[in-house]
Amino acid sequence: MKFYNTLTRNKEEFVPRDSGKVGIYVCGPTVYGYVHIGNARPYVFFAVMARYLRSIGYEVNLVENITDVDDKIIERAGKEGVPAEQVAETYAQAYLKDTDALGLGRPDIEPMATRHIPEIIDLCRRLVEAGMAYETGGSVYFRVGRSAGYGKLSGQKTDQMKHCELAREGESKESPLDFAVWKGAKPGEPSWDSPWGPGRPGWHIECTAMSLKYLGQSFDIHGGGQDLIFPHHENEIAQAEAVTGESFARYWMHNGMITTKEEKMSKSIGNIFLLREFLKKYDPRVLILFFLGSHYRSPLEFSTANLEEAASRLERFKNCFWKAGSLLAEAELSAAGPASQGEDLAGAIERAEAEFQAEMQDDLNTAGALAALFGLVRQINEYAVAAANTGAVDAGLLGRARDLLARLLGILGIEIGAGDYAETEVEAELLELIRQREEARRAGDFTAADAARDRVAAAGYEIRDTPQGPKLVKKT
RNA sequence: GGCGACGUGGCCGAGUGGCUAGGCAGAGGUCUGCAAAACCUCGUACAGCGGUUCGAUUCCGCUCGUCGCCUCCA
Repeated sequence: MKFYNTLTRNKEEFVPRDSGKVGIYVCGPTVYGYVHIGNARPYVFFAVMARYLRSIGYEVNLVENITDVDDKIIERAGKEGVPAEQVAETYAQAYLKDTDALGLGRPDIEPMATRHIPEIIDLCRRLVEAGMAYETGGSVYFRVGRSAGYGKLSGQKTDQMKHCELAREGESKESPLDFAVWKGAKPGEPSWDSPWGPGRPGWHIECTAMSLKYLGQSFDIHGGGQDLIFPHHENEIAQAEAVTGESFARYWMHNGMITTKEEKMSKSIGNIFLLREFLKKYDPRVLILFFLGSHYRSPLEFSTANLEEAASRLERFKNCFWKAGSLLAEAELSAAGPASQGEDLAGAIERAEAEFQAEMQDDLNTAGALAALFGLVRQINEYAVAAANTGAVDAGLLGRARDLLARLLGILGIEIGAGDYAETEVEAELLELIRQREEARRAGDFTAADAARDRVAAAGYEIRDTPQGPKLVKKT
């Protein structure tokens, strides 16, 4: 299995530190606002990655932090006139609620910065003791100049950086490149006692402290959005390697940005689209399919057209399950299916599994994996046509095909179930309408038949006439 | 100024030194009272210019264009 490693800028064979186990740390959101689509991408991608790794037998420990103390949170609190802690609490809860709705489960550990202050202070202290950081004015700064290999992740050279020329006000750093690991508290800000007086963690230190705590040194995979490569991840590496002397994370994986009108979606630009708003209009699986339809490292344009396409893809999967399900429900188990189509379907089952695996093993190429699944969908549909024509179904074979599709889609986080077509337990009123429509059709009164169909449609169901009679499908 | 990514048919989007991506939309057909779903058929795409090669969309160089990072950002 190969992953693209930002550190080496190459696809590399993945070898876990501990055989059979994978430790992943992902930088989650800073909770000063509702989760937007851009935030959702790494959440979804790494959740799918963990699912896939588990499906092939790895024991996965997925750690995804929530940053609950930060300049932006304090800023927001000031604007709203509420304590910073309350802002963090409110949006952390909202983050959990909104992402829960995607149905991908939770990461194994979701550590919060404010619950790890002792670890953070300890890390700062070790940096100071090692001469890699220094206190000034109640804050502690990392000495970038002493960090060997600084810039190895981002390719940045310190002497070429723009902000070399920028001096921030109110800081007394030795070098403009130095960054805070501990920020001295200003009045009204959340703070904790430390050897350097009251203060709070710098932006990068929490991730170093928490990843080392939960995953140990030289853990497997560190991920996040591409916009975190510099300075966040670069600084995490500098801090960790300054105290451990060992490599921090061995594989760095970064997802591409979500754009709108070809511009990055970000809170500072203000062109964000909230996950909760999305979920009011779309099935959560539409978002997953939207993300998975392109490679995780590519930028992805958030547009109505692209979402509609993802929605159509979901419909195609659902229709396939519906067709296979109806056929299986009526099939006589002993019946033999159409021979030549059966061979095709048997072949398609093997091919889909093999292609799916090959694509996922190649840097988690979910777009290719989906293509493999659509290949199986087509074969199932073809088989359904042949079965309808001949009246014979090999239920075992068709069942295997459907179950494989369900299993592989499930790995990708797409579950399709009875709730999607609800053929049973339909309200009596609807059944009566269908009966009336059938009666009207037999009588040749198509105006009345269509009127009945319209009423069924108004109730949220679509009628599909099949050789076995009319069927109901839930509309989305 | 520095670092990096990318430019594929109407659209989205994989991928490859010579062999079908896939999806969406569209056209025609099958089925249907009409639909819906599904199936069948249909599109000689790889920014431009050079180079390497028997052969390049795929490798190399240049040009043009787009985007991201270098400041908070997933």
